Amino acid sequence: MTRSTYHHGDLRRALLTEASGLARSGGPDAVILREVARRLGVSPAAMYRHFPDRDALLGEVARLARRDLARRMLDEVALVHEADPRRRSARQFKAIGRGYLRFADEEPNLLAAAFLPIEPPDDMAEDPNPWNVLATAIDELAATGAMPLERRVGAETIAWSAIHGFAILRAGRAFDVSGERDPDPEGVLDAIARSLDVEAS
Amino acid sequence: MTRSTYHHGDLRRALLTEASGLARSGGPDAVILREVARRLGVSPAAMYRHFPDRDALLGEVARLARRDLARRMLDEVALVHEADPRRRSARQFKAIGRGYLRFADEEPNLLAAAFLPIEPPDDMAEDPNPWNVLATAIDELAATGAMPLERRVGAETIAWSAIHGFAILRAGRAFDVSGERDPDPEGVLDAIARSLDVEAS
DNA sequence: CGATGAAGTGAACGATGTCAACATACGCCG
DNA sequence: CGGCGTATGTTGACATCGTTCACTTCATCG
Repeated sequence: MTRSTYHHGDLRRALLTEASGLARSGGPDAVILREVARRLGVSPAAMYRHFPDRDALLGEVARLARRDLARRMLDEVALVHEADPRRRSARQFKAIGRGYLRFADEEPNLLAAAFLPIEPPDDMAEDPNPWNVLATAIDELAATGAMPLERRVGAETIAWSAIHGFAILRAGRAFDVSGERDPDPEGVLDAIARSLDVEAS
Repeated sequence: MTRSTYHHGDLRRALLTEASGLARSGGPDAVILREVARRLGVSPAAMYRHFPDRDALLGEVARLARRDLARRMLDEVALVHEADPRRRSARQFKAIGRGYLRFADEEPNLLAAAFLPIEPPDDMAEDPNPWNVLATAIDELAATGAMPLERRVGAETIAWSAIHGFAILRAGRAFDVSGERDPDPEGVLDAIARSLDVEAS
């Protein structure tokens, strides 16, 4: 990497990668600037040539995490095989939720990093973007008639809130001792579909 | 307070109050031990006679915040006047959600502090406890027949996830630039009721 | 070339959480 | 009432962190 050249070559990307690694294994608070620099064999101050401050770095980490989440959702969608358009759109919709929950299970710390209240994702132009993935699926639901049109407005908000809340609370072990037995993810997905009057698939 | 007596008298409570104040105005990260001590005119190390470390203090702050949240929910429930039991239970159920969202609007930082993934709320014996408040309301829904019995299992999880997710995302301004117009809280409450097949009120 | 600016360094500053050794005063027991 | 143990605070220190500033290094291009 740094092969004894004074300049690093592609430090910005390296910083981002290393920071994401730390976030992945220890959550946002584990993103220690000095640790990132240490691992790259670079001085702590070097980072300031590429990011204004720590929050900016965290913001980029969040962006990457959101991209990964969106990809995970799309992975799950790709598994759906179904000829009938209505049923397909309904099953894809639930697949999206499933992908979200899988991601939350596999990378709880990244999920936490993805939605830090640091910077609202002002530009939604990230590669695959969770919101857009969901919106597209819902459009499809409406188009195929699997969901009544009068449910279309605000549908993303409702679906997103429910999945996100479940994923976050679950990652925070909030259900562990809430007196409730281990909640069933598929049941939650069904409930979300029901809340939008999506026909059973 | 500190009336020039070497001993403080009730430092533990004072620490907690001050820490909650900081959390209220700046979120969990704003709870700086040295700042708390400073405001109480006490040495930074004094706190360690009452809490093992910062996380323990934050844990107590979270507990208090959850208690406040539960109270806010109950406040809203108290506003419901309705003779017919079925309709009443349904309206109370929605009132709980409304209270949750109002709390999120009024005290977004406390909400963030309330559900830190620091310590699972191991004992649910907090005074009024959000989970129990919700569970009670759902019991009532089932008892009055406003909700079909086959929806009873996991109902708290579903309702909680949806409200919490909405509140958190909204507090984090996640909806601001998501391409969606400002989401309507009542619409979300309706959707949650629908997801549990709660009859219209 | 030779200079100009981008990229990285080194040493410092102030702030933070935490700890060990010490000081004080409350309350209990004789 | 008098002494004493112990709960409670204090002092001063440490390691670490984010950030800044003055300084070097190096690649590029006129």
